[in-house]
Amino acid sequence: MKKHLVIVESPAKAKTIEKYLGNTYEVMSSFGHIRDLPKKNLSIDVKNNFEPTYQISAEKQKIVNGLKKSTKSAQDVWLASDEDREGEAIAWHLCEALGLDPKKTKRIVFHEITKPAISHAIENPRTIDINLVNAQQARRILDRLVGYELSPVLWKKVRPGLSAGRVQSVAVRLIVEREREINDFKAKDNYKVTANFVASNDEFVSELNAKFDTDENTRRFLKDCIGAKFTVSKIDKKPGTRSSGAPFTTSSLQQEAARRLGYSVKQTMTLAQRLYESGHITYMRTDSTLLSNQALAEAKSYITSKYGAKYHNQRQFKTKQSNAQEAHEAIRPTNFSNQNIAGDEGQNKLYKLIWNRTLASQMSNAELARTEVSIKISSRPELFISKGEIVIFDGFMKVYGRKGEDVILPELTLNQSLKPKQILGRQTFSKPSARYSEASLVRQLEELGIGRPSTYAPTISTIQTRGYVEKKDLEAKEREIKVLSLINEKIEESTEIDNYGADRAKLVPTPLANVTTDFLTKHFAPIVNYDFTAHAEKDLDLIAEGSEKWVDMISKFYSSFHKLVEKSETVSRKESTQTRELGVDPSTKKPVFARYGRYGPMLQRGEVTDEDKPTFASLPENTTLDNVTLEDALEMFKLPRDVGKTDEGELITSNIGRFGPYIKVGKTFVSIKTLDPLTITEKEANKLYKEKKKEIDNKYIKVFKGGIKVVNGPYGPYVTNGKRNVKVSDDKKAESITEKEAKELLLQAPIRKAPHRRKKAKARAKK
DNA sequence: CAGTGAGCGAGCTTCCGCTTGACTT
Repeated sequence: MKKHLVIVESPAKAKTIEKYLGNTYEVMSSFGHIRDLPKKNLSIDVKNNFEPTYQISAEKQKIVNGLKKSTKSAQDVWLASDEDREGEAIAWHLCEALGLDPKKTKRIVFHEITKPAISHAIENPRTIDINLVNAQQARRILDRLVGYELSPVLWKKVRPGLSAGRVQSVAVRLIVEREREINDFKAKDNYKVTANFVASNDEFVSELNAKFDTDENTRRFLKDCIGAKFTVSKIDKKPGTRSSGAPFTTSSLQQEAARRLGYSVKQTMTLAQRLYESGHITYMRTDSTLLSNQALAEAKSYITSKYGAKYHNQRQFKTKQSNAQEAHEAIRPTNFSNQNIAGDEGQNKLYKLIWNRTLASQMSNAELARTEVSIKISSRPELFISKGEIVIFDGFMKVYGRKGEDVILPELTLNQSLKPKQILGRQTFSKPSARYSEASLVRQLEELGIGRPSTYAPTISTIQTRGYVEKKDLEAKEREIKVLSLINEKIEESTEIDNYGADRAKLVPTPLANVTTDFLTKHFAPIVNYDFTAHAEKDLDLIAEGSEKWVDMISKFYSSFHKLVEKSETVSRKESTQTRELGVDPSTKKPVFARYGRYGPMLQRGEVTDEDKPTFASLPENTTLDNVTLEDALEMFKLPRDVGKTDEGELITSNIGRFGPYIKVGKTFVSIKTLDPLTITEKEANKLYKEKKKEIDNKYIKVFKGGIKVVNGPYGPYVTNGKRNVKVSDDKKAESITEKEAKELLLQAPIRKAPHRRKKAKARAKK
């Protein structure tokens, strides 16, 4: 008997759906898009109505062949890709590739993988919505035009191999601008005053409702407090509530997993993918906070039976993002009764987070009792305020959120008089905006409507691999703060060391990002504007409604965009590399420039047109192209410098290179991480050189004929012939390996494939 | 993991969004 063929996007989904549909249906998967614009060139005929040329990519050919075969033997075909722009396009591409008539082939959609949803879908087929397909084509073509016309401009004007795009260039811009904001930030200081009172043997803290701008004013306040009377002037008790957050979307899951578990967005997505494939959670790339009716009902029964009806509060959270497509449910457990799952530690932690969050979203608000006590000072108008908070009913906090650390104030009565044990006035500084983490950048992009759940993690990777952004731990800086204290009616002043600015895994822009962003914001402002995507989305909506033609939208965009591309050709290299003349070197009478070079920021002395070639030097540490001075630069031109001689009488020189400061003896380079090449002494240099020599002597455990070596590598000993590397197994002693054994090991070595080739191609490109 | 930076010109690079594995180090 011929079966009905249903095609979905995800193979994991296919398995589940097949179970629900029974054996008269065969469910197959397209593994996402099956056709796309070829990578090697633009593949858009801009002179012929932007006609795109699509191609089935090599890795999808097999899948398409399989689908074709099943199509031929099937009774009919049902296209069940996701209900969004991309899903509609996938359905249309499937028609094109499988030879189906888009006007006749059945198209079905479901937002959730539950039996009722699937039955409902099967009963209500429609045909492909070509307007929605065209909106996707417009999106695709727009992105290709921007990416493939803008990137080559950067190759010419900034550096080969760079990339620019509607999403990534804005992501980089956000990071560049945040860093500049932080650098320009001037911290303001003021004085925060706290008092420790004692009542019925309990000590509690109170904070003054005013801050002082100077230490003098703080001192005056403390002085006024000597001999003053402190009385409770107001006790305000009121109830409060706290409510749970919405179930997870991709973006909120990435943020919470980073905050609570310390995962990178990539780690989170890999773990979630495993959980999805093993059937523990629903789809992990979603922008919706909605739960299926089935999930709502299951949560209800689980919560009522486990915690009692009082804890249940059924709720559906509206998705806030305006561009959300809501093709899927929120990320939730597929079965609430699974509190734990079989899987590694990472999967378990992430699962638990999802389980807790989903359940909490269906639980009651927490109820709190809040108390605010005001304490009057007889000699001053300000008030000391103490706040207490007690959890009366924990509600959702039973499973999610901080376990409400109660702040309990002692029993106080109106007009009660209090004695301060101590009053402190502490200098505090205002803080600049925080640097972006991976997750907070995703949140910002989502807020701007830029990027999709499936691209957040790859975008974060791209901007790092292109060298625009680095993930860094930032060390704390120290500053002195003043502390004024009033104890036993005596005022004392002291200083404390305040460690500030320490931060983990934050995104920091490189000089390349600064140069590129400045270039793009100056010459391609419309593309890197924060609302470019939002405007484009409005047009895409019009196309999807059928009230605008996609070719009109693209053609309108392209005519203005392409003009910018043409105009950018006239931008001088001097401008695009941000060349700045620092002054003239008094000894050579040549001009000194700071600019962005082939390998990063650099200094140049003399012009290219000079008879003798210009000389180059690195930027001194802790300076940038914007703030480096002529004096700084002249110091750098003292390099390379003769440091002295080794014990064997060889010359030692010092310099700064691509990988930082180094000393050089013959052909041996030694990094000097903390020392300054301008001041390093002969003695220091010799010590480092000897250590390096020892390391080199230890590197080769054995050297055989024909270039075969046993090498002490960073991951343990390995055998190499220069082409292939084989790890020496742990049970073997590297020192005892014979030439014969080494040869045998090399024969077993795997041939390095694609990633290796790619690396080589990159290396070639650099040259 | 190697110590540059001009300019010449070969041939290369590049986008965003859907999906999974197969790569290593």
